[in-house]
Amino acid sequence: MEYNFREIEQKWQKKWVENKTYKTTEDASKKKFYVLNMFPYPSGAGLHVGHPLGYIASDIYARAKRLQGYNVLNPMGYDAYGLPAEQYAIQTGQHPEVTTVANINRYREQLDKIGFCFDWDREVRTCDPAYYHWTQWAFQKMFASYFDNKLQKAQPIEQLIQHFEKEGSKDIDVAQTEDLCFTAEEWKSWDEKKKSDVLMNYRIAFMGETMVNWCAGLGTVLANDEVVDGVSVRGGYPVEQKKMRQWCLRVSAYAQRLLDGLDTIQWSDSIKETQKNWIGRSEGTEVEFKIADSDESFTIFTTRADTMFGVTFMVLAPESELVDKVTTAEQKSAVEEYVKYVKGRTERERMIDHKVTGVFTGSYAINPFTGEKNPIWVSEYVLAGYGTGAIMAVPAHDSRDYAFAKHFNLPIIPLIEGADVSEESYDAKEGIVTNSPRKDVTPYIDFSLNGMTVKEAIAATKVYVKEHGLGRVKVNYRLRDAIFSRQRYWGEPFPVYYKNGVPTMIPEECLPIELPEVEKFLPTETGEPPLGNATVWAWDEKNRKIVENTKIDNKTVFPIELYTMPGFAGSSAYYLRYMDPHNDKALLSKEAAEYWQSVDLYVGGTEHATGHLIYSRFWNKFLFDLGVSVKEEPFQKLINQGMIQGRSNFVYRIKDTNTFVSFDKKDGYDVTPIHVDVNIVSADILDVEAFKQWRPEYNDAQFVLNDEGKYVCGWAVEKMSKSMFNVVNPDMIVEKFGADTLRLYEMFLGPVEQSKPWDTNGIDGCHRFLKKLWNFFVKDEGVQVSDEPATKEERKALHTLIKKVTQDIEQFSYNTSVAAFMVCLNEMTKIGSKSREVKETMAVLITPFCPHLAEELWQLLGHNTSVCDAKWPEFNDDFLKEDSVKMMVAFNGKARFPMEFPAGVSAADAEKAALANPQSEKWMEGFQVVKVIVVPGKMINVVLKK
RNA sequence: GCGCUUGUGGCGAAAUUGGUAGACGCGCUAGACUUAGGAUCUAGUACUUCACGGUGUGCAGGUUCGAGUCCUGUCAGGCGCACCA
Repeated sequence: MEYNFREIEQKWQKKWVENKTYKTTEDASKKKFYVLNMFPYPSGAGLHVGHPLGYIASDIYARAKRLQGYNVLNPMGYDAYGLPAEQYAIQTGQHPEVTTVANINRYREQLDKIGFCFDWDREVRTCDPAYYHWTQWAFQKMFASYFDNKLQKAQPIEQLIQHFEKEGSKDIDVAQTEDLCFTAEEWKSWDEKKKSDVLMNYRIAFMGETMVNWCAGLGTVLANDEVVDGVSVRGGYPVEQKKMRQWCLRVSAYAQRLLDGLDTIQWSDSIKETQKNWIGRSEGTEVEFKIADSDESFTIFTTRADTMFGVTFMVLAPESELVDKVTTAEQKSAVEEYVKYVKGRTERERMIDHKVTGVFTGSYAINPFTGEKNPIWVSEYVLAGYGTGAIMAVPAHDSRDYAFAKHFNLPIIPLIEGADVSEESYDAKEGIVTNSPRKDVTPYIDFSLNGMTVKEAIAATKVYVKEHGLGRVKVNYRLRDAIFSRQRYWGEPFPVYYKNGVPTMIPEECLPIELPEVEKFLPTETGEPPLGNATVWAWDEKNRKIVENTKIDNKTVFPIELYTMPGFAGSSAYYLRYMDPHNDKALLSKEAAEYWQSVDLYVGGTEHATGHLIYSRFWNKFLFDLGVSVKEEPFQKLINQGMIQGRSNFVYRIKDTNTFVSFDKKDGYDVTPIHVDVNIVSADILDVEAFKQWRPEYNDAQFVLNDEGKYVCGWAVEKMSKSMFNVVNPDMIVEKFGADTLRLYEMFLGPVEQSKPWDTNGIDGCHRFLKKLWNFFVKDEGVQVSDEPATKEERKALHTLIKKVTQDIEQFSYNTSVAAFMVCLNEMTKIGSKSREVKETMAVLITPFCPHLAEELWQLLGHNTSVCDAKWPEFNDDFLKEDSVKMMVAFNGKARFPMEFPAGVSAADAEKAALANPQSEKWMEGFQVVKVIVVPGKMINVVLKK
């Protein structure tokens, strides 16, 4: 019997569906294990061979855990909302839902061919109302919450309202957009609109007037992680800063918890570091500076409180509200002109060239330590969005201040012993402080930092600032609130209507609010978002339902929000929904949450490090505060699979001809390299006839072949993409070699976490291995098996394999597992093993990797249950013990020859025997033995001296 | 500039965590069986040397009886952050 993988794979895929082999239920008698892949966005291009890499790795893990007796949850779904479907809709008029569903079906078809153990009964789609019901619900909960800084926890907004009614904004320590001050009387005197505006300052989901990344090309705002180098990640359109009213999530409130949580989870250092950078915690001091000849003052933030005595000027961000207050009449026009200039510069321009620009405001600030008057400048190098938007400049110890001081000829005062600041600033936070204070400026101050290290000086200054009421210790974060609305159609609608300008939540019982139909997916003629095209999009408050826009009277029928939610809304809590996907009463039941807890193993790419993986951690922490999620961190262990790059092939056309020259003959010709479809190239040899058929313009192509009469192509590693013609489709590989070979080969390619180019050429080795494995089990007449127990030799090979594979699966080191299988099979074939013990064990061990083949073999061995329900073999160390032990005899660390000893030989005996060995004499000639080191089972090292 | 990470044959990569470097696969070489081979099997394959041997894990040092592995410095590639005070 031949290894007929097509038949075997089809047969078992069908059986798995019929028998619901992978259906998962909450089973309290078993320990749970939750494996999850980042769900895909179903793009129109379908899956390429790189996509399943992570799915295969996690599938292997999931299957192994199941064999080890765990109740494994391994679900799959689709991140179905997204820009490409909408862009496509705009171009073609095709409803995004239609294309999305078509893409999903194609994905499913491709996934099914690879033999995953997904429980498809639990599939979720973010665009399904039954799913986004709970996205809308979570948003409403965030709207109804504020963040208590003391408790570090979300609280119902009613509590805060009660506080306002009693004491106004006094004594609150909460996450807020700005520091508002009002009394209880003031609060009570305000109308609904004003109260609503004030509460927005505190809500976790709030509407705020903020600087947003406006992308005119896409007609929408974007989150920070959707913008790279001043252009949009999707489409690469320029992005500008614009002030707009938008829905936001107060992610920044959770900054400290997001940071602390990183210590409790098993993620790679690099991704933790990326998140730490993104959160950007910096501990510093806020110091208040009074403005000379004025009652006004302003606060600056600094991490270098030790440099208070070296301040020679102050700088405000051009966008700062202080600029107007501070500017004197004489400087007014100059400042205005400068602010105008800065506004005209795009984010991208500011990012690329760090020009030294700025203007003097005419005012001075008084250094609270020295009483010195320092000029206040305005410059674009100070950012409005970080700290207080104002800084104290210490040119001697900050390179940016230094550049500014040099440019505008401002004084530079060094504060660290031995620091030479004639050419550049001394930024390092080390050294001994001097000039603090300078006796010529402040002869009487009772405070000195001189002689301290920088670190001591920072600490001392903090104490001084606090005691003298000059400021306070402050922690700043770079992490900004997430802008949560998009001016797009294809996204979750907000369950919000506007009651006389006040954003009001549609009652929870009326959710979900379904995405309305529109004629056109573009913004309306009046510039409103696409939902403005919907004709049935108004909220009837009395009848609690959506009605036609024409009925809007702003008494009982009100307009509904036209914005939709961004892509990350639906992906931020989907892992919870898998635990209880059909629940229509809640996001998930208490029981499901208690049973499944959180994702034990999460597999996905690093590209989500600052997007999805921050948002979902935030979202989960919020739900944890509500008591919905039972674990503070959603993903306990994270594995980042590498990217599979494409290996492109090139043909070389001689310029101005239709003649193509082989790679090894191309020197001497003036050629243009042209990408050629890798699917008509095999081992870099072009299929010339297929090439002629590939495109009409190549029908009559001529070729300069090499000496062997072949056309050799050039190659390069590039991103796998359609335009490079280097996309390798998994379906084709499955068709040619089978899913089990594909699975095995993807793992064999190298460590899961490493990026590597796809190379179909190596796949033969894995395919051969499976054929050999098949032949080992099945000879012409049928399965060869004897019920005699395995021999000592067989057990040794077998248990070496069990040990290796069991370890490797925990460590995601699948490439070495495959190698171990190959070695073991060779051994067994050599022995000619027929033992049932050997064959059954090997069938179970290969199950996670090649489930179809394993099922078939299991059946051939006479079982009528699925191999998925078999038991993972127990490793027994006794079988690995040897009668004799081999040790290398080394001289001065250099190994020379092996020696065999009886097992358990003593170090002294081994040493004696080694020295007495005739072979040793040659190496010891002319030397003296200094000492002998015996490493049991490994090495006997003889240290020699002349 | 700061942070993380990776450097091992012609290629993808291993190395029990400090103990025979290059497992396993691809490729290549030779042979066998074949009408044929892009099928299968067998043997070989880091470099160098006729050989004994010598040299080899980006580079330069160090610790150690012994270093791919640990330490210091340095170079190169990849990723992240970046006028963050």
